[in-house]
Amino acid sequence: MQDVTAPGPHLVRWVNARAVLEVLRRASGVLSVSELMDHTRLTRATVIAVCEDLVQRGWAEEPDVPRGPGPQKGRPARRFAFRADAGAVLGIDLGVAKATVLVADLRGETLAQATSGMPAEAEAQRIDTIAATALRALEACGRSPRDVLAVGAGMAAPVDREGRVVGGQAFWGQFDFGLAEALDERFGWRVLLENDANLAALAEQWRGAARGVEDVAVMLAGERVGAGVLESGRLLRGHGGGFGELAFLSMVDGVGAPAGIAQLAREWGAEAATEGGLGGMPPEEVSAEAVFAAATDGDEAARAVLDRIALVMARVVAILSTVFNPELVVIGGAVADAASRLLPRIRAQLPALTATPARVEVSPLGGRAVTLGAVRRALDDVAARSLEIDLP
Amino acid sequence: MQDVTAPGPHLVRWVNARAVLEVLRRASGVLSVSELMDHTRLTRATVIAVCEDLVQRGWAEEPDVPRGPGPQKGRPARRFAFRADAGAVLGIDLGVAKATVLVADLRGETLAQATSGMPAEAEAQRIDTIAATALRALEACGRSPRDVLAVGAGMAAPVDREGRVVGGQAFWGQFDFGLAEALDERFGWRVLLENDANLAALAEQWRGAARGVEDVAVMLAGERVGAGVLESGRLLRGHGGGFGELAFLSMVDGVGAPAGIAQLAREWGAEAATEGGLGGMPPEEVSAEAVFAAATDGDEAARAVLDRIALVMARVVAILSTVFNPELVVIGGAVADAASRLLPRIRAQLPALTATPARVEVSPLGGRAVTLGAVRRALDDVAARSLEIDLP
DNA sequence: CGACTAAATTTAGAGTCTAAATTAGAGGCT
DNA sequence: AGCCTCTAATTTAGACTCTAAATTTAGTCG
Repeated sequence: MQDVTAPGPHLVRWVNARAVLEVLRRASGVLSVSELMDHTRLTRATVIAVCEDLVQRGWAEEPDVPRGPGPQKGRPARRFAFRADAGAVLGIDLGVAKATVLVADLRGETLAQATSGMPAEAEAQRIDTIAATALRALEACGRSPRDVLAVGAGMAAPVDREGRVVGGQAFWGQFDFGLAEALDERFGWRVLLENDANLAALAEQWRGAARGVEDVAVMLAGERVGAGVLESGRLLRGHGGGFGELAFLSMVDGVGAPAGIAQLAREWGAEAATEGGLGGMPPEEVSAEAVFAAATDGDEAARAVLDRIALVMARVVAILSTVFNPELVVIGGAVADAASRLLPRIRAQLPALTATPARVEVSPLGGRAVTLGAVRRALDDVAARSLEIDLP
Repeated sequence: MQDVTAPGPHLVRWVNARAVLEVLRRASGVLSVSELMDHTRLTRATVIAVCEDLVQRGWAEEPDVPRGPGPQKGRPARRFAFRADAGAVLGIDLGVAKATVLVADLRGETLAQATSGMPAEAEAQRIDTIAATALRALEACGRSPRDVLAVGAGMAAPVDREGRVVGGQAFWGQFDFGLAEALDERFGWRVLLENDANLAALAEQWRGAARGVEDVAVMLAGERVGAGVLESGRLLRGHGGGFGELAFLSMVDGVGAPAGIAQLAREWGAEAATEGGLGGMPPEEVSAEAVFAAATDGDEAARAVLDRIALVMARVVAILSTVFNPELVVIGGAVADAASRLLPRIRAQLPALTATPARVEVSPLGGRAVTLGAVRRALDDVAARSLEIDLP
């Protein structure tokens, strides 16, 4: 039998402060006390008390009357605003060959960005590179490392709910190079490690194709295929962070290995080239972009390759539709624009492949999905801890 | 921007009452006020006030001093207990050919059970049969229909979060025969419709193989194969209630249609019989039980059938392991004892089929999983609404 | 019968909220 | 200038809730 937490007399204040802060956070600008009252169902007295609390703690500010234009009636309203600049968060995309760091304010607006190539060698050096990149980005927007309230970081490996890279297999071990501990030690940063497809899902829900959708599967389909799944708006991770892995596709059907769009385009494009298609391009030089370009120019062989890819993707989308029964499947990753050309064909195939076809969209976020999702993850963490955080 | 709810001054009391009630509910018997204080971190004064509230409302009782044996020091403690008999819940398994109704008290102890064959014809008649069965079960334990605080009901169809059977396809339409509305109208019962595999998952988590496990996939593998998935202890439903559907297996690999263990045993058993196996049994007479019995007797052909079935099940378990990454996969359904004979073979196959093999167990609940899960579902609903319910 | 003990009850005090009454600031009108 | 109107801020009174400390109570034990 487990204990149930119990509240002190401050619980009510805590709840109300949270509610007010949440309303302020979501509002784009200043809100008058009366507006706050409408949104929270609290009394004026309470709202004012809470707001003054929040100002005290640094979460809100009361801008000095830059009042709206035109004539106004009545006593001027006190107005409060969320201090989006009270701190900052970092979103990091830990790619295989490079790392990208995004700095955002507490409303999620991007302040700066920095990218570095990643040496594949020593771990210590990788960490140094990432730290340096983060510092560069912070400097670019005039923020101090002490402003950072949370850091989201995404990598192409399963990560469990505690942020551990769970390499049962030794293969994943290389991904766990102690980044979280290192950044905590150096800067005192709270680092939230996450699978990249999961972050992409958060990003789509936040600012992408899945706004307002509660049940969605996001498929990163660039080089490898991986999926992030939201159910009832919640991210699913599974016991070891492997929720949404599609590796089983490799032992299934004609799908082959869980290869992404880019990889398939290269592979099958090269095949087509050896057989004389693609304008006789040398097979070794075939790139994904080249195949798509050729298809646009009307090359028959290239179009055939696209058809094959579309069928594969349709099958993957069908499986996602069936197993997770989402309202929407988003195709994302670095190849989003290519994917949008496959979209009509995928949609056409889908009803034949599943009894519960989801809506299918292509991500409007392109390659930014993972960093944005990392920012979102960090912001969620900050929001959840707001009233426990001592602002710098 | 959405409103955030705000509390009145009663919030604290509400939270505390909830906490105390929860502790009482989980305790097996009486608890002294001091014990309650330990578990809730509340003051004695508060605990007593809350308990008297709860007694007033009918949720708790203060039994008159059937004090423990042996010598005791100090003033006798006031002791309170959850009133498990303050109401009742119903758990219904709506099978294709029969309906089973379970009556349970508010702690989930079974009070009575009744089963009826189901006429496949008119819907009105089906509802009558179910209602009659429920009344029979209630009568058997001396409960009135007015005692019923919630009804859980499971059927082999996708059901969304609002309890609607979502037949995009006409096929599912037949499952939605207005049971919830009818029972509400006749008895004022709150009916919670749910997919049967989902209920099985709840049952396993409650009293089955998945106690204490947060991430689990439960596979009903009797006639058809369906799965219920819990992630972080929460049931996953998806947009239309179809989460965990495995229909895609039909277009995959050598798995064939999503047939269950019993169906495969009959089918392949009959094949084996035509080829002279199974001691020359007439193919039409081959039943699943016969195949299993023959295998136990050492029949080679029957054993071969079992091997084939084990391989199929191993593949399904592997896919569940990969996609949902649970800590545990439970094989349930009416064929649980048969499944336990397949278990070693399934476990042996698994590591070769997935990178994230889950633990595999066979359900100890047998055919009772769905009704038990339905009871659990109803109890959860009651627990969530406790303080809003007016007890009869 | 009194001492001991654990628990119940009482009392005092501090937060929090709402609701109603009062006061404050700005503009408009005569 | 003086008064009116309007909206919002502030003040005041009252009601809950909780905790903590002091006091009383109901048993057991010697």
